[in-house]
Amino acid sequence: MHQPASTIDHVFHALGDATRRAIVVQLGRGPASVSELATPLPISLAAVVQHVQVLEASGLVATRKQGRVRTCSLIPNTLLEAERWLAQRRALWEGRLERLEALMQVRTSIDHAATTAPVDAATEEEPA
Amino acid sequence: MHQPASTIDHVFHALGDATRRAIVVQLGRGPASVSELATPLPISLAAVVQHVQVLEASGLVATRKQGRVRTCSLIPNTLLEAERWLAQRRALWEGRLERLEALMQVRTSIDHAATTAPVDAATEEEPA
DNA sequence: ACAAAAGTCAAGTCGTTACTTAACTGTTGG
DNA sequence: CCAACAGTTAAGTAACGACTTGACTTTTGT
Repeated sequence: MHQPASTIDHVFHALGDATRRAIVVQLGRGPASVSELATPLPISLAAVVQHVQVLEASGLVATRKQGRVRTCSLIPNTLLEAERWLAQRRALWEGRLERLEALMQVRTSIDHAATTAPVDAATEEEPA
Repeated sequence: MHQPASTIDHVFHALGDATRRAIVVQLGRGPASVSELATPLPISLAAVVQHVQVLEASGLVATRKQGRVRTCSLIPNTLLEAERWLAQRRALWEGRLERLEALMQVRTSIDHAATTAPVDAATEEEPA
């Protein structure tokens, strides 16, 4: 699994780098030129340009060039997509938990009633 | 910026790999052993073990070993932390947008009233 | 017109990381 | 007891990714 695939792949790969996240943080405060982004960073301008390219390819930032200055800004919707990806995994897992806890409730309240009874909901092998 | 720093750094770095995300997806459906995680993947068991170690170090998954089988499960709270990081960037940005739009409203409704008036809110240099 | 500013592009270096194979440790069913 | 199972560890390889330097282009202020 060494090749990039979906958009979400690009997004998370882009966010996987600390410098790029620093750039995202900065852009959260508002649009900025490449040089402005570079100023607080301990790397060369050229390196920042490369990071911006990665961020742009991932759909996390948009850039527009006017004259000699390229202005970068966040695309919040892509942030949202990443959020949703995470939220979905979490929701699935927490859904499972809830079902398990519900099952525990039933088990402990009925308890001795039916030890061999088919309490088979939500353990393994979901239908789809 | 080549060294890992905060927890969030570990988390996003872990999520930056497609194979690891596939594992997270799988674990979203419920706990699984290392072998179970490995089955659908086109890589060796040893490689999967390494990925699991990265995920565990990042705080995204917890593992427990019973007998010879190590069972892995998601830690939803870490997912939530990552979600919040993204949500915060987005909120900041969208807050800016709202303020800008509000400003536009004012500008276009008042319009010619005071071209030289100090409408200086939310443009540059936030206090803290 | 010219120099500085703001990027861009192309190589090339170097550390990191994903992966493999192979040898090894514990565990479990028969 | 022993064979298969589940995983672990170590060492090595190959590719990737972050970064640098240097040469070049375009724009802008004076």
